[in-house]
Formats: sequence, structure tokens, C-alpha cells
Amino acid sequence: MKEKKTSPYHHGNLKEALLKTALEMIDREGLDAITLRDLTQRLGTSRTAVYRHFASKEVLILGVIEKGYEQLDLLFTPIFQDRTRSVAERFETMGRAYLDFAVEHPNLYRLLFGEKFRREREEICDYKNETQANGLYALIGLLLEAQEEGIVARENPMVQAATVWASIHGLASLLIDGHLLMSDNIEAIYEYSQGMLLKGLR
Amino acid sequence: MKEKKTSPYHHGNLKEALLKTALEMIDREGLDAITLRDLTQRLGTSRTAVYRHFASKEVLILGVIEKGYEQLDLLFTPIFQDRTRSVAERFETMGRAYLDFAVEHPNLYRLLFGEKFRREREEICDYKNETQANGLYALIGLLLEAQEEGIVARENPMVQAATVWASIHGLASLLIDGHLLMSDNIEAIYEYSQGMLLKGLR
DNA sequence: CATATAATGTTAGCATTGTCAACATTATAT
DNA sequence: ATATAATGTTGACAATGCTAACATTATATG
Repeated sequence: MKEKKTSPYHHGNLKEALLKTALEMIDREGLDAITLRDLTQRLGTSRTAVYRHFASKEVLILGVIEKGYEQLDLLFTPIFQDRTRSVAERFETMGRAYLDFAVEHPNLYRLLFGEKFRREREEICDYKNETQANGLYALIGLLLEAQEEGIVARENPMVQAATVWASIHGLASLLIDGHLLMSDNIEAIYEYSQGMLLKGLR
Repeated sequence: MKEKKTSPYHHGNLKEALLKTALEMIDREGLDAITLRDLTQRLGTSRTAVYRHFASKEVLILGVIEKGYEQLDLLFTPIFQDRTRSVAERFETMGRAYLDFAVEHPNLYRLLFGEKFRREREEICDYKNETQANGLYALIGLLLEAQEEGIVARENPMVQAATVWASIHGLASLLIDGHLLMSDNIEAIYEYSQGMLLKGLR
């Protein structure tokens, strides 16, 4: 399929390759560690080839962010929408999947849910963080279902969703940023959190 | 008091001035925005004067972090220890003060509770994040008091503290990092969070 | 098919920034 | 009083993002 000639002048699919490799590098080494020179060298092109596809390093990163959200979407949507499982089950599974993702991909998690390029995400790309919004809406949907079942109080689901998300995001952040020193208790903390959330939402 | 001569060769108190100004700059413009050249220029010294007091930029930042924790301590300790107020009141006031600090000093908040230099904080300085630990211990103490009063279940207070901290940290982070778009609802979200926490802890 | 034009890639070089080495000036101690 | 330590300065280097000018390949249009 792919011609493996000794580096042809035109890469063929450099844009996608840049996004893919950049995402991998960020995932592995963190946002601050990646360098355009390093990135391009791994792809066998010259350092400025990036600029034929992205206006700047920042714009490239914005592409990576978009790609990251898409991957998250692929991961989470099935869990949310698995109607074969009870609301409580989906809630539990979802929380665990979210935490697992953060722990397994801390650098990527920070990129997606951190502060960097916040303004630019909405200015340059106008996809308005669709996926992230999707995630919130999915959570709101789940909470509405839970309200139907009577296991969650009938209050503003947006406020509830924000509260739930904040709880889990806080736990994920403290964990991957090394602020919870009693790491062996993670499981206990997570279970307590879940229980407290369910109890508090009732 | 201070001699305002036309820049004497020796600054007199450069180390403290560096820490103070660096903290102000980080608070205002964020960690990534500060530059040793910029910093030293504002203090009227040459760019490399820093290295007579700090081994590197990173070590300087570690000093700023320490200073930041001290300031936080000064701000929070009185609230925790104000025995004239009920446990519930202190809990409420504390949460609000914490959130206020994050919103008013987002860059500083990210520096103190973010990921950067995590390892180095414990390797180089050996103060072991005393203040942060102090904060957690103070919260644990408050929870123990609350357990005495019967408004919080008698379970592992460390786990409870981590859960509470995660909730509020998550809310603060999502807020200052721009992930909660319905910014007008912040107050509602915060109040709901507090209520949910108290209910869930019971 | 031929060739003009767009797309894509390369090399050279600049500005910024952290850092080091060598040197200069001031404070402190003996 | 002067040797030594403390503190500050200048010059330079390497890494990095980026621009300009040029080179090569693909695509389209006659």
C-alpha cells in the first residue's frame, strides 16, 4: 500500500502523520517536552515542513487536541449509551473509565482538560469542543434517566452534571499531578467518592 | 529606609526581590510567560544575576512555590482554627475562600496545585509541601470535629478529606481553566456542590 | 501531451531564552 | 589594610519557533 522508498520528496500524508506522532509524543512525554525539530526528525522531514500544514506549533497542538477529543468520544460514548446496563452501572463504569483514562494518559488528559489554548480552541477552530460538550450532554442525559428512576433528585441536571464532573475531574487531577500521596488508598478514595456522589445526588 | 541611589552595584536584597517579583509576575501572567531576562530587567539587574541566588530558573520557581504555600497558609489557617464558629460554618467558609483564591489567582493556583516540578519539590527542597499537608491535616481535623458532632459519618477521615478536596479542586480547576461555560451558574453549582458534599458525607 | 500553477518540502538564518565562563565590584573578616 | 567571599556584569552558546527564499513534485488546463 504505502511506498517505502528511501524518503521521497513528498511524504504523502504528512499532515495526518504529524498529528498522530505529535499526539503520541505528547501522550508519552508531555506537552512541554515536544519540539517541532524532534517531531519532524522522527518523521524524516525537515524541521519547517510543519508549516505547509499548520500555521504554527500552536495550531498543530490544537489539531492534536481535536484528535484527542475524538478518541475520548470513541471511548466513552458506548459506555454512556449501553442501554443494556442500568443507570447506576453506567454511572459507575463511566467514572471508572474516566479515571482510568486520566491515569493511563496523564499528559493527554492535562492537554484536553487543562488550561492551555483555551481561548484559541474556540477562536481558531470553531468546533467549540463538540466532544467535550458531548460528554457533558451525555452525562446530563444519564442524570435525567437517573431522575426518572428516582435515584437522583429532580433538580437542575446541568448543575448536577457540573458537580459530578468536578468531583471526578478533581480526583483525576490530584492523582495524576501527584497531590494525593496515599496512593495505595486510591481505590478506597474512588469508591468513597462514588458512594458519596450517589448519596449526595439523591 | 531603602536607599534609592541610581542602582548601586549590589542590590541589597535581590533574592527576596526576585522571589517577590517572580510570584507577582506568575500570578499576573502565568508561569509560561515569565522570563529571567524580563524578571531581572524589572529589578534593574543584569540577566544572570539570578544565578548568584538560585541554581536555575526551576529552583527559583520552587522558591516561588514555597512562598505561595506560605501565603495560602496565612490565608486559610485562621478560617480552619476559628473555634468561635460552628464546624458547618467553617466548612462553608473554607470552601468559599478556597474557590475565591483559585478564581482570583488562577495562575498561582495552577502553580501550587498543578503538575509542574512535582518531583523536584520533594527532591530539592525537603520541606515536603508542609503547607499543603497542613491544609489536608486541617481539613481532616475539621472532619473529625464534624464526626464528633454527628454531621459526618465516622469513616476514614483521610479518605473523606481527599474526597472533599477533590470535589472543590475539581470545581476550581474546571472554572479557572474555562471548562464550565455556564459561568453565570457558578454560584448555583458551588452551592449544590456544598450541599451534596454535606449530604454525602453524612 | 505539455506546461503553468499550486502544493509540498528544504536550507539559511534570525530572535528569544536559559545557561555558563570569565571578569568586575563590593562586602566581610582576619 | 587587605585577602577572601559575596554579589553583579558582559559575552557567548545551544536550543527552539519561525520566516524568507528556493527546490521539487503534483495537478490542472490548453
